Amino acid sequence: MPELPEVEATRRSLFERLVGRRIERVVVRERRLRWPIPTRLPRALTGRVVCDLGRRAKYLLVRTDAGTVISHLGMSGSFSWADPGTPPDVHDHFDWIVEGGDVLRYHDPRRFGALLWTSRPPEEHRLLRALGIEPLPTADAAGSATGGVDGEYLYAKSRSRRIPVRNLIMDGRIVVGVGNIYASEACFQAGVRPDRAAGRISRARYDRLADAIRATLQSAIEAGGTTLRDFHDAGGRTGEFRHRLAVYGREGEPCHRCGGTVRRGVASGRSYYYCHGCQR
DNA sequence: ACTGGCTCCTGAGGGC
DNA sequence: TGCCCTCAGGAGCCAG
Repeated sequence: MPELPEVEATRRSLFERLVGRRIERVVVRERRLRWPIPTRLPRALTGRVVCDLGRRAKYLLVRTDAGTVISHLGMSGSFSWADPGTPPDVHDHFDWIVEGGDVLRYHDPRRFGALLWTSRPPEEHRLLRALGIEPLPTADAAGSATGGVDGEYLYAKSRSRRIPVRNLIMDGRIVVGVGNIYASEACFQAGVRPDRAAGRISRARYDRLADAIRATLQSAIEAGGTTLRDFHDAGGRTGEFRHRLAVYGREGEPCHRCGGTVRRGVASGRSYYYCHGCQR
């Protein structure tokens, strides 16, 4: 489920209540996530103070004074604050009891999420090492915005690639954070057909696509993400970007721009949506 | 090196 | 009501 905006919504909703606090106890009810929760994690995390809560791609990075928890929400993961004593749901796989008694609870029916521990710099972890660039500019040491995806970069990465452009922008080794929803949305906003071969798209059109990726993700973050079914942030708030989706999930409905019919295609086993009239 | 396909897992929704 | 099928926001891994 969660793409970058949903992970960012989760990060922001957790930040104030988690950073600066000590983890008093860790309860693991189900270790079998995407990878088993390391047996050493509870002991490593217990007693540690959370010093920062960051994000790289769709990974949440819970930094402590002794190491970092690397967490991924997979397709169906979410965090929420529970009142102490609230009985867990079947799919509530672990709790962190924070000093003062707050319970941070992880829920994940499909168990595609992950909870890992590293005592080394997390960017050196094998899951993060080979990741592509962040799509949105980030603040540098001096506080000014730097980086983010641009047309020049996508154009260079796409030369001689025959995959659909949608798959290119969803490839985390190139640019991270763009999932199935926002890939369709960004292609629509840029007027690019998602199934067009990545290597046959001009530099000018990649400029538009990069702009569309940044704009789409940014406004989705501002809307708290997209809730299709059950996503919510740690404060229980759903993402309102669903009401702003131009094409995703709208097969057969009219295009808001040209009035044509939104179509659905399938590539790599997953649906994408586009307007035949607006996208070339 | 690229590419597409499979895989993990539960639950919701549609057709009959 | 129930049963069976398809599909769902990710992404690592593998064979060709």
